[in-house]
Amino acid sequence: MGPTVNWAKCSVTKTPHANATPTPILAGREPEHDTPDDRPHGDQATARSSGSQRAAMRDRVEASVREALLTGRFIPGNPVTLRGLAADLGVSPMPVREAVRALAAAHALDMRPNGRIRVPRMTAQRFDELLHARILLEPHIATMALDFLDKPAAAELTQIDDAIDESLRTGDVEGYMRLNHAFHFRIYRAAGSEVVLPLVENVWLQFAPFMRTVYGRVGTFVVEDMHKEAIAAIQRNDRAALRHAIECDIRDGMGIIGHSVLGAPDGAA
Amino acid sequence: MGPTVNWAKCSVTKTPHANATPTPILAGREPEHDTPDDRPHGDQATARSSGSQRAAMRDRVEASVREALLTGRFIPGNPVTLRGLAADLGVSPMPVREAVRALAAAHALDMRPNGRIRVPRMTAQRFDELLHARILLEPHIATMALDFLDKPAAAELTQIDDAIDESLRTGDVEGYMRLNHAFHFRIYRAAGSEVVLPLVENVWLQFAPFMRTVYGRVGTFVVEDMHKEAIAAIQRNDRAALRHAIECDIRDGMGIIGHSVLGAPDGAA
DNA sequence: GCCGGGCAAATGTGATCACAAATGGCGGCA
DNA sequence: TGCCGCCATTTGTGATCACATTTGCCCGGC
Repeated sequence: MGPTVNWAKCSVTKTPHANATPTPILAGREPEHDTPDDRPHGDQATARSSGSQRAAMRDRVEASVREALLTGRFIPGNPVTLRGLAADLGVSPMPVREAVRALAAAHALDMRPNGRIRVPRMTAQRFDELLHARILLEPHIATMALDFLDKPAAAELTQIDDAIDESLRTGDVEGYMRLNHAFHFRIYRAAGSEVVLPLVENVWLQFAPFMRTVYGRVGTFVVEDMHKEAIAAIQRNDRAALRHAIECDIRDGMGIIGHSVLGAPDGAA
Repeated sequence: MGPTVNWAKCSVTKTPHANATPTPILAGREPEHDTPDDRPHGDQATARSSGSQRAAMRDRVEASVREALLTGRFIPGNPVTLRGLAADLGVSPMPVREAVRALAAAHALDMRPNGRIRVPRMTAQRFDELLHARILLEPHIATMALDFLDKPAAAELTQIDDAIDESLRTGDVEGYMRLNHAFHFRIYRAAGSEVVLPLVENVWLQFAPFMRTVYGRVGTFVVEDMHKEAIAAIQRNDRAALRHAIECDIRDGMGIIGHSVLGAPDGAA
């Protein structure tokens, strides 16, 4: 697929290079469109390409940034600029401003007192809290979802988990992050929750960039998840087992790795 | 104090009337400023009155809307318009747009598919979920906070609770809502949490408008809180008692009233 | 009297401009 | 050679404009 944006260092300079990052941010878009002058004043018709409904562009921008955060394409501590993001996405800074504002409200981005925006850094205390919040929320919503998870759902989860194993074998960190998110939220979404699910999403948006840096440092081969136990619990319709599997998955996946890194003298990363 | 804005029905029409709502939204502001033409093009210096730092106006707007939501000055189902809010607050629609966007990201406001914005309606399912989320999060953060709550804090809480009793006696619903929020968050804020506290804030932003309508319908004299038990638990440094008091306060305060109203045939309000 | 079409007003959205603050680099001075 | 102050650039923010869509209302026809 075509060249695209390196989100890890993106938006700090308007680098015109097309580097090795393989994943397009905005589906079906031509990223290296170096003629922004073809949008003279009010020509948002070019941007509203797929003829969808209202507010498509802003939501596309927000979805792109959310996915970039969840897959770890934003590095904690890196600056994020409205104009840079807008240039990368081929839109004016306006929809980016709103999307960033929405993410910042969820503490997924950090609007610093000097006005600049950056990907939040992780601290030991914040990591502890995120861990506790996950343990509080996710076993709860998983048990809520159990009633709606049937055999086809379990098959879907098995399929995702196989892909996770594959991405772990090949060392595809970004793919692992996306698939791990897909696995958990395939379960959680089944709960049909309008309240708890967004809370869980917020927590994920906050810890995902940090987890990516952890995986980049220690590698993905250390990942030991409880996905197969969770699938088995779903197949047996075993509430306690599912709750236990989710909680252990969170503890094993985040707890040891996170603390080992945050305990290092280089501290917040 | 001066005339101000009726947030309950605000922004649906640019009503120039100064009605009976007693609370100013933006402290130290002249609400009925009918000459917006004194801000010709880029004169944001007049708005940046108190000479504070960057992004003051947008944060003031968001804080105003948040407080209005928490005290129930927004009625569920009512429309909210950018231009209306902007006119009420004396600013251009731009900072309102961002503030509303941030609140909408937290599901505190509802951006409907047709583009319009309104205060979210309550449903039985959503109420159940909000109740569960509160019971999940608030006892947790309260016990986290217990270590930081000393005798002066307990005295502060007693003072707030006395004011709550007073507002219940006089039937001041808005004052009760504000004081009840102050009571709970005086406890929760002590936990020093950067993650769970915003989650709790989000949940409160979602259920507060509905609770206001409940109180407006059934009156505040039915309120039976567990504040005194919570204060006693803090004074005895009794974790289990504090956790139990908070959970019962949530259940008693929301559960019965909410379900009785939502169970009524008029349904979602 | 009721319903439907059509027009005016309202509303959110994206783009662009102007501006203040902050950043970063460059040169001069000790 | 090292440090400090100044200036160009960057960056977020608010305002305003243009526009698509939707809403609401009025009027004419049945």
